[in-house]
Amino acid sequence: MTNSIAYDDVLENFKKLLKSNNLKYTTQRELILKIIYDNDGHFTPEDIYNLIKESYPEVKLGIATVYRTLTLLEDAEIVSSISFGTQGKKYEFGLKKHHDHLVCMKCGNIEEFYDETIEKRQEEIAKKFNFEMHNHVMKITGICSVCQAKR
Amino acid sequence: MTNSIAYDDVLENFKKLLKSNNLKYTTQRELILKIIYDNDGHFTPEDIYNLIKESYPEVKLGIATVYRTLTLLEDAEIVSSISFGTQGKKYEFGLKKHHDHLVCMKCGNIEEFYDETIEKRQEEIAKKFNFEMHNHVMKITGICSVCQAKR
DNA sequence: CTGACTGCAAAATCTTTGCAAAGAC
DNA sequence: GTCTTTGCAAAGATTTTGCAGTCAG
Repeated sequence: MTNSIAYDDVLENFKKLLKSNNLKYTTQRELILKIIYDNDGHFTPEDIYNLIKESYPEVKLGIATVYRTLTLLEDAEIVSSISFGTQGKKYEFGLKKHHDHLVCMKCGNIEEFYDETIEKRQEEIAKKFNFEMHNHVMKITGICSVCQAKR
Repeated sequence: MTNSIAYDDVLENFKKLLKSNNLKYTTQRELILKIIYDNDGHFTPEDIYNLIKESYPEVKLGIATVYRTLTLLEDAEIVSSISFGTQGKKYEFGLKKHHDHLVCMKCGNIEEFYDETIEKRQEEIAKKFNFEMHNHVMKITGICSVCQAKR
């Protein structure tokens, strides 16, 4: 699933958001956003930390800042996360079209899909329960085609 | 959602499972299963630990045993879990009819639902991706009707 | 008896926090 | 300059592990 929004727009948006909340625009915050955008995938906070250390070794960065920034970005709905129990969370760029996940138990790879029927039903169900839906995640776990072939 | 399977059957099954894996039937293991069955809800390992301490103060029990047993029960698909990121997991009795969850962000309460349309679509999607589906979870987060009324 | 199970406490993970120094505006 | 942010290390929270004693079969 490719990002249809240009990075410049995302960045502009983020800067505005920071300004309007009296927050500062810093190199670290920009890089964290950029790495998630550029690599279009699903990353743990540590993944993101390592990617930045690797791609921008000149920048000072602590893991705490990654966590702090991810929280910030998630609150702003610029990134979204998917949870793996004790094994933490993975983050992805959140401004693409809503979608759900197929998670491989073997290789950990994540495929994305979007299904109109499911989306519609979710809304109907929430309505039926008089539940104010803010978000929804669907995760199918199993063995991906690649890992099946390996057996 | 009420348990349609009698506890005796569940226990019988569990005992067989233990035997066939060369594992021992212990008071702690039985109680953990029983508490989850009896209370029909969603519990953290600590909840379960406390419930047992309260209901059966005479039994010796450590939190580690609760974790170990829950892993055991989950592997055996007798209980299933739903993940809450950093805030850990909640476990529920897993031998009821498959269902999905509506999770309230305010009060943490969980409602269950089952939708045939969604179940069917999930299978179709897995098939389309040539993905061997082992499990699937769907979680709708938002504000439940009770909490909406409070505002 | 023998090997599995248990509680305890220590270790391991992942995440958050306190604080002094650095940086944005 | 002022106030926020940062990195670091320490603290937290949750879960796992090592081990000696205990218990089931």
